[in-house]
Amino acid sequence: MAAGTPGAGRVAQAEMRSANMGLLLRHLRAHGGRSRARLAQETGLSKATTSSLVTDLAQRGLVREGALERGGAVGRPGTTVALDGSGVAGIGIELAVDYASFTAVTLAGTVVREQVSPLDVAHLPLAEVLDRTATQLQRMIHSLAESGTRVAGITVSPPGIIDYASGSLRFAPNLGWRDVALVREYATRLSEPTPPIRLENDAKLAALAESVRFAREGVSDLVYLTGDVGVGAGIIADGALMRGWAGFSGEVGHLHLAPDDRPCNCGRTGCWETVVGLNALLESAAPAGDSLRDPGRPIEDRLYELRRRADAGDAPTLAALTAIAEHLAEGLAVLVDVLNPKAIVLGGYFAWFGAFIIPVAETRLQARALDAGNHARVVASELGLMAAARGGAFLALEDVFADPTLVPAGA
Amino acid sequence: MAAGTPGAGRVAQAEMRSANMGLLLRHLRAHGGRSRARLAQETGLSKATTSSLVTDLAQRGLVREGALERGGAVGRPGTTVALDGSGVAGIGIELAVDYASFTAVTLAGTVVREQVSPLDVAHLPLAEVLDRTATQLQRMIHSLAESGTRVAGITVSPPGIIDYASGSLRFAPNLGWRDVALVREYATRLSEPTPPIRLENDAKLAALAESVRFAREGVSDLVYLTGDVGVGAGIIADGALMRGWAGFSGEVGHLHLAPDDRPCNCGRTGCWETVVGLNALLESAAPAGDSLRDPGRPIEDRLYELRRRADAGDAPTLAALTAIAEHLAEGLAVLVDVLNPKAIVLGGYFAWFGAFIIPVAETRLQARALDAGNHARVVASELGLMAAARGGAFLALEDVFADPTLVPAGA
DNA sequence: CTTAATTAGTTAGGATGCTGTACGAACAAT
DNA sequence: ATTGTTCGTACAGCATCCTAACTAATTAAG
Repeated sequence: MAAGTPGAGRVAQAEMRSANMGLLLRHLRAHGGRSRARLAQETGLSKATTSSLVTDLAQRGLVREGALERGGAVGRPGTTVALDGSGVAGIGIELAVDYASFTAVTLAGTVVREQVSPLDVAHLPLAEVLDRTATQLQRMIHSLAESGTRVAGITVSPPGIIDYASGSLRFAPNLGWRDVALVREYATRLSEPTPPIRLENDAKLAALAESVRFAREGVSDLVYLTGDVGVGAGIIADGALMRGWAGFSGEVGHLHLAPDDRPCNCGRTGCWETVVGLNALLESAAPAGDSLRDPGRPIEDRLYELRRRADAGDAPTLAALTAIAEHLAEGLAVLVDVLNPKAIVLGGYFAWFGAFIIPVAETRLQARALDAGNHARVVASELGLMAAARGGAFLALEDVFADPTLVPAGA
Repeated sequence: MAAGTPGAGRVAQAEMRSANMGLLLRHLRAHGGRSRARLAQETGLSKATTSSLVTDLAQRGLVREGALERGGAVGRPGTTVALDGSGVAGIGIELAVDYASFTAVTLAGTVVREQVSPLDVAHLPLAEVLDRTATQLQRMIHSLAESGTRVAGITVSPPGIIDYASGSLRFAPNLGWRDVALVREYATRLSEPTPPIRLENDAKLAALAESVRFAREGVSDLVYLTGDVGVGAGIIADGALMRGWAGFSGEVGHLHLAPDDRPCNCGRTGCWETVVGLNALLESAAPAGDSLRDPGRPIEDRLYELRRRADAGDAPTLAALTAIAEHLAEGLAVLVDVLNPKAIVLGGYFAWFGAFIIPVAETRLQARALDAGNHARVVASELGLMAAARGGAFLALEDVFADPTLVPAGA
C-alpha cells in the first residue's frame, strides 16, 4: 500500500496490453500455474482478454500449457497455464575479490546455468579480468541460445560503489579500480545483439533474490544482510527494491554501533563492521597464532574449520559466535525500528553459522527493538555465494515481467 | 527507479482514462500550470487526448483555464491550464495531547482552512473528545461546501499506534486510550455522505507534507524527523511513503544510540529520545529549579523563553543545544546510511531551534555518515504544528490524484 | 497592411484493446 | 443418456488513444 502516487507514466493502448500481459506473468510467478479461468477471476481481467493475452504470451515463448486441472470438481477442467522455463533467461554476474560467479535463471525461476570461477580479480590487470569474464559470459549466452533460450538482460555486481547514471564502477576499494565504465566495457566485448546490461550492488541483488522467494509467502518488506569482511544491507520495501537518492541505501557496515576502541578501515572508529564483520569473528574465535588467522589460508577452509569447532562445542568458538550474534542484534534492532520489515535474511557467513547466531540474535533483537507486537523473523539465506548473481538474473528478468512484449513473438 | 515490479493492478479502458487524467493532474501539481500543448509534449500523451482529458478534468472542477501564455514567442499563445483551487479539498486532523488541529488543503495545495483548538484530550472522556472534534469537522465540511468545495477525504492522526486494517487506534500511551475504532466513531458522527476517513501516523504525514514541497525540487527521497518529547521519523522513498510491514517504519525514538545510564519511559535504557527528546533539552539547558523545568508552565512559553536565551547568547542554553545537535547527528547518520535520503527535514522543536542545531548537526553528520560524495541536506521544516494535519490533507487528496474520476462531473 | 510562418487547440477517422454475450467442449452427477 | 457446471473461444460493441487535417491566434517579414 504505497502512498504518494509516484508517476505511473502514460497509459496508451499498447501499454495497456503489455501491462496486462505483465500482470498475468507476475501473477503466475507469484502463485504458480493455473487455468485461464482462474487467472481471469484472480486478476480481474475478463475471460476473453485473458485468453487472448495468454495466447500472445505463449507465442512469445513465455508461458505454455500444462496438464489438465482435474480437481474432481464439476465442470470442464481447465488447462494449466504456467511460466515457460525455456524461452527467456536473465544472467547475473558477481565479481568478487577472488572469484567471479555466473548464473542464468529462466522466467520460471529455474537456475539453468551456474558457475563459480576462481579469478584473482584483485591482482590481474583490469582488461584481462574483463576479457576473461566477457568470454565466459559470451559462452553462456551462446549455450543458452543453442537450447533455444534468449537472454533478456545481464546484471553485473561489482564489489564497489556504482554510478548508476553512467553505468560505471566509481570506486572499488578492494580492487583499486576507479571509474570503470563496466556497462560499456562488457557491451563492446559481447557480440551483437547485446542484451541490456545493468550494474547493481551485491546486497541489493541478494535482497531481490530473496524477495522472489518470500513474495510467495506474502512477505513484501524484508532486509537482506551480507556477512563478509564488510556488511551491507539490501532493502525491499513494499515489494520494490529501495535504492535511496543515489543508490546508497543499506550502507550499514559503518553504522556507529560499536565501542570507539575499534578502529575501522574507513578511518573512523566504532563501526558496526568492526564487531560483526568476518574479521571480528576470526580474531575473537582464535588466539593469535591459530591457523584461522593465517591470511594465507583460503577463507573457505577457515570457515569450515570454524564450523567444525562450533559443531564440536568448542567453548571459545561458541563464545565468539554468541558475541557476534549479540552485536548483530544491535544493528538488526536499528533496521527493524527504521524499516519495520517482516523478515530479516542473513547472508554470507551469518548464514553459514546461522544455527549458532540466529537464536541468540533473535532473542536479543526482541529485547531491543520496539515491540509493536510485530516481530521480524530472522532467517538464514539459502542462496550462499550465488545470492547476488541470482538476484542479478532476477533483476534482468524484471524488464520482461514489466513488459513481456520486449520478447519478440517469433522465438 | 523502482525495481521488483510490485503488482501494478489491472488496466482496463476506464482505468486507462483515469490513470491518464491522474497523470495530468500530478504533472500540474509537480510543475505548475501550463498549456495543453506543453502538457501533451511533457507527458507523452497526444494533443488530442490531452485536450479531451483536460476538458473532462475541468468539468469535474479539478482544473481551470488561466491566462494566456504570452511568452513573446511566435505562434498562437496557449491558454494556461492549472489546478483549480476551489473544487476539491482534503482535510487533516491531528489529535495531540492538549490540542487538536484541523487543516483543509485544496487540490492546488492552498491551505483554505486552518484551526488549532486547545483541547485537553488527555483528561476529557473519550466520547467528549470525539463529539467535539467531530462537530468542528462537520462545521468545516459545511463551510467548505458553502464555498463550493467538496471534501475528498479526511485523515486523522492520533498520538499512538494505529491498526491500519481495522482503522482503529490500538494504543495511545499519553492518553490511555486503547482500541478505539476512530474511523467508525467519526464516520457515525458525520452526516452523510461521509468522505473516506483514514488514520495515519504524525511523522509519516509530516513527511508526506514535506515531500510535496520537495518534489518540486526533484527530491523524491527524504526523511522527516519529529522533535518533541518523543522522536519519530517519516520516510519518503522514491516518491512514496514507506510504511513497512505493519506500518511501523520510522520508529526511531528508541534506537539504542545513547549511553545506557539514561533510562527511558519505554523501560529500556540508552534510547535516542533520552538525549535528543525535548526533556533532554530542558533538563540540560536549565538547572533544577529553573522555571523552564516547571511542568505546570505551558510548553510553548518555555520554548519561547529558551529561544530568547539562545538568541541572547546564553552559554548554558547554547551548550545544551549543541549537545542535542551532536546527539542528533548520531541518529541522522544512521538514517543516512540506511536510507540514503537527499534531504532530512527536521520538525518540532528541532525546527524551532534550527539555526542553532542544524549547522552543528550537519558538520557532525558529514563526519559520521558514510561519504559517497552525496551528502544529505539537513533543513528545518517550515510547517510547524500543522505539519501532520497538512500531510493528512495531502494524503486525503492522493486518491483524487490517483483517480480523478472519483470526483463527479456535476460539481 | 498584407502575407507567411509558427504554434495552440479541435475535430474526424482509424486502429487497438477490453468487455459482454453466446456457444461449443469437457467433465461430474444423476 | 441427460442435466448442470465450468472452461475456453468467437464475435459484436464500445471506449480509448493516436494520426492527420483543420481552424485559430499570434509574430515576423515584406
